Amino acid sequence: METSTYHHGDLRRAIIDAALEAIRESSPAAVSLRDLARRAGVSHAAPAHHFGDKAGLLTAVAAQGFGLLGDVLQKAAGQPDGYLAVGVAYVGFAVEHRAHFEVMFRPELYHPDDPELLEAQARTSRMLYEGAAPYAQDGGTTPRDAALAAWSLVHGFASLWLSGNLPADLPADPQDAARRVARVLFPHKAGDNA
Amino acid sequence: METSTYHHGDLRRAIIDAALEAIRESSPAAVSLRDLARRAGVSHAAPAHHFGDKAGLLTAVAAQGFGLLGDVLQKAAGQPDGYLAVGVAYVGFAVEHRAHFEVMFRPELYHPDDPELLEAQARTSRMLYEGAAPYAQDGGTTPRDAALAAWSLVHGFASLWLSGNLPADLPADPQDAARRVARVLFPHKAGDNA
DNA sequence: TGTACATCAGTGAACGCGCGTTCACTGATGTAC
DNA sequence: TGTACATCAGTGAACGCGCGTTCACTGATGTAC
Repeated sequence: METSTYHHGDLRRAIIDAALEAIRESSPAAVSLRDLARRAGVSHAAPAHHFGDKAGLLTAVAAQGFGLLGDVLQKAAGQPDGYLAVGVAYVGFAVEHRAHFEVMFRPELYHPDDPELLEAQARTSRMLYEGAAPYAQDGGTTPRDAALAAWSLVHGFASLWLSGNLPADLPADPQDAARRVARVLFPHKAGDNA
Repeated sequence: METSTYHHGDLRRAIIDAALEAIRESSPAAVSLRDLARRAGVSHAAPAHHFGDKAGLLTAVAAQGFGLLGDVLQKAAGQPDGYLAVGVAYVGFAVEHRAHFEVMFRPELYHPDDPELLEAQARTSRMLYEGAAPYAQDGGTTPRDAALAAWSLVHGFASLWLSGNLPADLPADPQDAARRVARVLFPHKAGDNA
């Protein structure tokens, strides 16, 4: 498997992957650089070579995460169901990429001024705000209120799902469960009626 | 201030308070029993006397938190604005009792089968489910869908607010901001129109 | 009012552990000539 | 095709630190008589 070269070749990626695995097993706060080195099969001081410190590593994780989330939302926005699909996709991302998700929304864990990170974040925000306008008409709420409501709802649902605080008898697929719940906020425009 | 008695008198409470302070300063995961002992002015082994270990301590924090949240929601439910007030109060609780909130929804940090905790949790859940029914009529959503949507929305809003991920130009008072956003889900029944 | 004793809250020394960081190093790779 | 050299990724020994846990202890409190 591991040809015994001195240089690893792709250590940066290997350490990020090890970090994602470690976060899945416990939590971002519990990750140690020494442990990641062990998982990646390198000496304990190697990770600092690439990331400086833990915050640097988690910055890379967060940036990767926002990039992925942007991709996922963009793909969803192209679907017929539009904005509802974006919300559902948000939940899907959180569940499928739990480790990323758990880092992304804890800025105290990373360097929030990293340029690559900021760009990925901005793209994600744009996706969330763009589709909301049509839902804002009734009762004097602005498009931004609608976007924040949608974001809050899917973010909260994802958080509660991940932490195991939702009832056990929901649909097994979190995206199905999220769709039901998101429809309370955005009642269907087309057909279906239950 | 501290009369130099050998027995502290109220060390249990003092340690919980120290824990809340420490959590506010960093995060639940970063709390150490030795640090709490230092803050409370007792020897490093004293906290274990009362809580066994860190999970035991955080169980007490979570139970206290769910108790407080139950009180807050119950008070809000009695107000004219009903369920909307409950949602807004949820956000108010999260912001005012950030330390509790950050522990309560991370069951991996504590003993989730603690009886006192379970009771306080159940009471809180009841408050969230009770007022939702009237909002569930249109479009084939159940009362439970409505309750989950409301819970998700206010939980997500609170989480995003606490983590500093919301735009900076929202109303300074989180409850005012939350009310605007929650109204997208539950359009007014009475007067007001902007 | 006084003594004896049980209880238990809190002490403090000791341990082993995993951590981050430093630093002189070594080995692989690529480029210049 | 061959040699010299710069670069830099990764090594490994060493350090000091804060942690949780153990354990024999000490001092305060309350109750029995």
